[in-house]
Amino acid sequence: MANLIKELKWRGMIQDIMPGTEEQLQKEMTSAYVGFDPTADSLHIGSLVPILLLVHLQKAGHKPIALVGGATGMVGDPSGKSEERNMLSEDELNKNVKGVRAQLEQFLNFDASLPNAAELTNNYDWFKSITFLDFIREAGKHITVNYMMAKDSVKKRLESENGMSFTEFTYQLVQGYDFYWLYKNKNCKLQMGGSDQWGNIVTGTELIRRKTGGEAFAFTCPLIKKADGGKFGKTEKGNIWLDPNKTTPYQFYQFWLNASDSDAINWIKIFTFLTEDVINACIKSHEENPAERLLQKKLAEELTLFVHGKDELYKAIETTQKLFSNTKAPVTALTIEDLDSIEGIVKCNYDKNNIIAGVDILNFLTENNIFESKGAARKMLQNGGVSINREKITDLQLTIHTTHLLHDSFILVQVGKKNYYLVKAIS
RNA sequence: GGGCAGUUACCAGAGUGGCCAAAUGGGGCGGACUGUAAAUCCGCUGUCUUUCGACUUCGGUGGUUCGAAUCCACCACUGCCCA
Repeated sequence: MANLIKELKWRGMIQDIMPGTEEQLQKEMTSAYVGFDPTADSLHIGSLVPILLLVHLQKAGHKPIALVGGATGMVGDPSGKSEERNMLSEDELNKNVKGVRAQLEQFLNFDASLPNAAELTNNYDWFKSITFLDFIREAGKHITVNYMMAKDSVKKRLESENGMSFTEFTYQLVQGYDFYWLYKNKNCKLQMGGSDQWGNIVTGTELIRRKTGGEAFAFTCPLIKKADGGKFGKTEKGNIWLDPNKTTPYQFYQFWLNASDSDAINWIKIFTFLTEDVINACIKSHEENPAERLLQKKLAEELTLFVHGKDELYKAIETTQKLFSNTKAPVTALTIEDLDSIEGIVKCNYDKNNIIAGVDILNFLTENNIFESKGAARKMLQNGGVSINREKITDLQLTIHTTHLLHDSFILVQVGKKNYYLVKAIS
């Protein structure tokens, strides 16, 4: 049996680990679970690490269980939150559970003929029938409030201005009960998760110990941070989602391609399945010629492939090449096929008659929803942030007319360096 | 139940009758430099607007005033202390 812990350690994917975990994993095929919060109808790249933990686990011959928190989602995890969370409606929650489930299914092998086939569960299934009294007698009795209050997530909130509701306070107990339930019913002996989950996870192992006398294990992975301290997975447009309808494969690919050098060195280990030798070679060659951005490209390729598949990866690379490979070349180098087949960037249709008649730049930009208002468009133009067909526009009076059309039908608009819009003139 | 302190823009935090759309820092966005990097430097950052300007904002509601983030009253919430 492959040594999972050793593998994860060199990748920098282990933050906390309970004693005995490695021995347990070496001893026998072990079932392990990770919980996913249905806070949205898609997972985002923040969830990628826990997903990868499950994938690594399965590769090492163990049995992964992905748990969707239909019940815990109704409570709200206080970990890492400075304020009470808004409760989601049940409708929303159901929709989210469905979306998250579907995504998880694509990353793990559910082939029932495998001894370590992956499994998908929803903790709502067992929580729905437990009454409040049952719960406080069965779970609550075994854990002291003192113990619960000592957790960082709780302590911080008790010290904060906003306080904490009883609901969120009980969260760790609810999650702990999940682990106990899986331990008892599915022989699940290991829980994994982000390091912010450590407190909740330990409550689970404690509950298992007190209720059954049995031993359960756990480890967590570090939360991903950027080297500059910024939030991981956020861009000006918000979260990077796994759902291609929310974040196009091109945007997804671009996100990784834009990783800084120091981030790329860490991330390549965490987010790809490349072997240690290959990665070391890549890092070495990257350091010799960082401008080549070999690591970023590898990262982007491996991940886009993993999440969106081969076809979408190729399209993303193609679009990237069209837009960035020779930014100094005149746009006319782009053929009509090139323009027509660009995928993943924002496209808009615009009435060709307006262009024939001539339209001033401010109206053009706002009518295509590239900017919300003329004021915003003007500011950006004054800052030199807008290019049309790769030419920087500084003239606020500029009129767009047919001479701006590429191949008689397209206008390529850039806001900043990286935000492309393709306007198609429709008659 | 009693006493005290507080609530300002995305966040932190100044401002305590007109010079306040509100200092400063962070964050975000844009520019220069580069490698679609980092660091650095510069600009923008309430909304709308061609400049002028107009409009909405400082927990809520009323009031005082020519004029209120700023003063008063009540309400809500939060923190600290005493019961």
